[in-house]
Amino acid sequence: MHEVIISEKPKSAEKIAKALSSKAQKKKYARKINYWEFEEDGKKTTVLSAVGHLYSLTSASSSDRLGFDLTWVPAYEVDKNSAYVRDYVYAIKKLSRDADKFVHACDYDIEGTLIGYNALKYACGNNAEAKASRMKFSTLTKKDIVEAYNNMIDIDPHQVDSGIARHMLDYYFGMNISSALMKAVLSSSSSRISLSAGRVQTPTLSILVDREKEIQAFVPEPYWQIKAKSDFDIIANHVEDKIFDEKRAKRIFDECQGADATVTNVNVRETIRKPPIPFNLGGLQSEAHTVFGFSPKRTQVAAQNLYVGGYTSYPRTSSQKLPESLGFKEIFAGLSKDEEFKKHVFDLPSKLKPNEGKKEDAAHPAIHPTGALPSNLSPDEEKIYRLIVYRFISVFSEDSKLETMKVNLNVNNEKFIFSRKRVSYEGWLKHYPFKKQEADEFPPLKKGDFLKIHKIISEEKETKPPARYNEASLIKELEKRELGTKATRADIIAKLYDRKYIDGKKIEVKPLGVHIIDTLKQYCKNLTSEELTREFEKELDSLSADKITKEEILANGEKEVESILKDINNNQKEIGSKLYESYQQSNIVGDCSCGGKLVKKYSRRTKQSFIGCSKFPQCRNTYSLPKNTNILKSKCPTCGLPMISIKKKGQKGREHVCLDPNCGKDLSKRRAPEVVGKCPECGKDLLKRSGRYGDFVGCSGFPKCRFTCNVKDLENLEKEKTDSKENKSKQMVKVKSK
DNA sequence: GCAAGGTC
Repeated sequence: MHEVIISEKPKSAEKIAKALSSKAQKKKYARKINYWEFEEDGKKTTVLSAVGHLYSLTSASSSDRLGFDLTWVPAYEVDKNSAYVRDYVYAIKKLSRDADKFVHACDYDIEGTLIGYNALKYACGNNAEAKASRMKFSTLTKKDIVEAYNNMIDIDPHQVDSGIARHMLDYYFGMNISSALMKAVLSSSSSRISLSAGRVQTPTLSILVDREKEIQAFVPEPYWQIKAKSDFDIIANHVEDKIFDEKRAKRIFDECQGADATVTNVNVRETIRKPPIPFNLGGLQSEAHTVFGFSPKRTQVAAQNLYVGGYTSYPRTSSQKLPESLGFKEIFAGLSKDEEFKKHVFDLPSKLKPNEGKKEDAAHPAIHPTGALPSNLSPDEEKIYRLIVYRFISVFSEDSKLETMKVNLNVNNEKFIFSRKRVSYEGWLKHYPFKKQEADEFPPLKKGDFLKIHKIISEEKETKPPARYNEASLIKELEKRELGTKATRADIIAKLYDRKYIDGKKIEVKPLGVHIIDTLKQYCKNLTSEELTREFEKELDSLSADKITKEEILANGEKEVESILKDINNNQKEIGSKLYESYQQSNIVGDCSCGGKLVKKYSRRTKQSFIGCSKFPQCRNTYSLPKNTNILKSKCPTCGLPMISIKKKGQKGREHVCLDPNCGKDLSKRRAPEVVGKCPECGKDLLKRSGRYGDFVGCSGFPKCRFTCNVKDLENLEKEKTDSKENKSKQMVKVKSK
């Protein structure tokens, strides 16, 4: 008897094996893939692991329904980033060959069910998915695992179908509409640009576009703030704070001139600041963004590496809870082997009780150190590790106390106020070096005191538009709207940057991003809001309730997408040209001498970016952009072209130069080229110019008139004027411009 | 090449 248990990831395989038998032995397939094995009462049990989804959807190419006829293939066949999946698939194939019982032990949710189902169906084969039993657990504790093993159920076919339908629908909408948009651009401009749309990325972009439009529509309103300066560095604000009535502001300002203040009230109170709560992935990403300026993606990569190294726990969790079963004492004992951590651990209360947050996660606790001390971390990993450790320590420590002083002043019957803050008891702040501590000085004031006013200031300000999102605040917004998942949100945002829809740390939407949303709002409004996600959820719920079948859902989806595609294709040229125009707009770096715009372009042939003119092919003006070049916002004082920042070989730092490498080199010739005759083709002035291969004669009507000749030929040309007209063209030399 | 979802 041989039983094969399949788990979702290697870490769960280990926990399951150890929970089921103390004899479980760690083994290796192909010297790298871990699995566990034990034998009891003549029954051999092998615990194998997937690594998330092993199979991926792809279009069955033989079909004429290209974007709808989909099949599951091993992920590594269609995605080179999934190469690591191969060995896991092979291990499952090989080690389950002689199995006569299969157990599906992936996470108990829709994706987990599908991961295990596909592994059984395609890697184990022989209808293993039909024969398998299902373990249902919510945590990977020994108790839960044993209980799930002793009470196995059948695989829920609704869960499987929901999973398959979700994958297929996302493919239908995402892949087909993305490719329709790219085709539209190709048809109108013969340019290939990467465009995409999807159930999650498009609503995300739409949130940013809405904010962008709010900001652009914002009309700032002037207001005044009146302030009084006094001893002890006091700057007190008039109680009305923002005064929108200019006359009123002026009156207060005038009335306070020359007057001094009396202290009408002093209020000092102490408030308690509870320790912070443990990190879940979103919390860690947000804090690393504030403290280090890391993008969520960068934080996620570092946290994943720390997890794989065994130094911190599983990062893709939404939990803000730390169950006692983690063994706090052991973790702290481990951390104490580090001298620096030891000082902080030593200071903790003897009773270890974490300050937890509200959010839970069925599969994992909050992010915490394991107690194993790392070595050879990258700088990013080191920072994230320390952040996790100090957060973990401070979660267990004492409250801190903050003292606030509020002082009211009377200046000629106008009321002013100021406040000061200082930490009066450090508590957990002592163990969390990433938070700035307030340390204002409290001036020695009491009610009735007299205060000399040195100066009254009236500051004119403007109301500000709503703030732009940054990556961390956008992730929070996505969490709130339940768009994407904790594992994918950072990737989704990175994708929007990749497509050049958005830009900057304070996220700005580029014209292309705005236009994608405008276009999609017109042709498939559902895709631009959370609507589609909600629609999917509803349908998948009905599927579970047996009110609709998977086939019906897919047929509906196909019909909807087909109709969208038809609309897009009917307006292909218009959609394409508008998108391409906005794409170019996003890449404008300056003005071309021909009246067109200079645009950043990419050459597929040389695999390099360069600057070209938007009026290509009429204007063939180009500038090269060596690798590692940044285009700056400033303009060259000599010629007005954009400045660029380049890195010179063997030199430290960067140099700011004009985009035109010849700029300023020969100013006299550049500014006032010598007129040497009249153009025989259009009659305009002929100018003596200097080019890459020496001097030549060109028409001042360039680029409309492309007449050029050698300086020598100019003499012949003059002579020829008197000659017969028929011979003219023979003696001229046309030089093809580059 | 285009999605979103798992995961090393």
